[in-house]
Amino acid sequence: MEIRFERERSAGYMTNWAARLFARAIDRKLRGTGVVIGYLPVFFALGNGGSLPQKTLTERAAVEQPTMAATLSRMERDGLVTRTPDPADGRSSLFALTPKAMEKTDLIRSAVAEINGLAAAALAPEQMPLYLDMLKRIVAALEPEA
Amino acid sequence: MEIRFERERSAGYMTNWAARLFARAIDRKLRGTGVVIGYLPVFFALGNGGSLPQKTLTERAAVEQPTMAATLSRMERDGLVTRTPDPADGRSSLFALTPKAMEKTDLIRSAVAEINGLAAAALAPEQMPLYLDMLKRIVAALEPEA
DNA sequence: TCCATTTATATCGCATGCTATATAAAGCCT
DNA sequence: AGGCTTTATATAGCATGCGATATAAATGGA
Repeated sequence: MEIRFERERSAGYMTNWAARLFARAIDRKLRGTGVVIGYLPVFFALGNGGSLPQKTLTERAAVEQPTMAATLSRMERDGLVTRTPDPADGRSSLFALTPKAMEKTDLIRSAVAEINGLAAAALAPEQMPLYLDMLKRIVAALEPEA
Repeated sequence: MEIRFERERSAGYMTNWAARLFARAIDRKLRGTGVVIGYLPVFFALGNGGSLPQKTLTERAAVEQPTMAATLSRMERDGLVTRTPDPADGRSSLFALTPKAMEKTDLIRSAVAEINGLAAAALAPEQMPLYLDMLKRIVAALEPEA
């Protein structure tokens, strides 16, 4: 039960550790821009200028519904998204990035590229696709439906 | 900026996704036992029956100091650890698992083994060491000191 | 010895994520 | 049409994690 033994051999522990470091690195990179890591999936989903219901954003981000609801509330508070009633469905709201948010997309893109680049450089050349494939398999195996 | 494009190619995104699924799977497995995922590093560090200062637990868990302080407070509240003043250093507290906590170590061990096993089964045979090695490299590359 | 610095914890404020549950609109079936 | 079920969102409550800052004890040097 020694941690020195355990942690470097536990896929769950190491994955969590790496994930926190990714998040911290991105957050540091974006500090002062008004963008935080939880906003990124929304930026990626709406960055083409389109408009999507909360439901779709939830699926794209692969988070639970209340998580996305809270994220969108913060983004709305920060003036980054607008919420419009869906004319075709009274239950649903459509979200779009504001011009203020659109101005930040380049910044985000380069921050993400830089940090992912750091990770890629830590692997052997050409190993990143393998890493991503392994993650995809693990995600599929651990998804609640599975 | 399409997410369908982006997310499966972003190491940060996929790592975060897998990490959340690991955490959820463990939490489900341990539901009703009074043990939650944040407690695991403490269980692993103290599961041999020893006693360690908060500082050491923080390092073993690889979290920031306030995070470990909060985790230990919750564990203390739940009757899982005891806090003893360090006789050798008035600033420091020593933590140990309670008997109640010691009874849960087998449960935890098997939950962790099962979920890590699910992940291992999703990879090609013998690929888990490679996965762990990649994570180790990424962690080293993204650690703030680096 | 005394003071400045370092170190170990504590605390505040906040973001991110989850589960459980409530509410309101839409759909469907009789 | 009316009522039951499903679906989209909201809200409450909590855990986990971070950065910034405060406090108290230990340490090291003049």
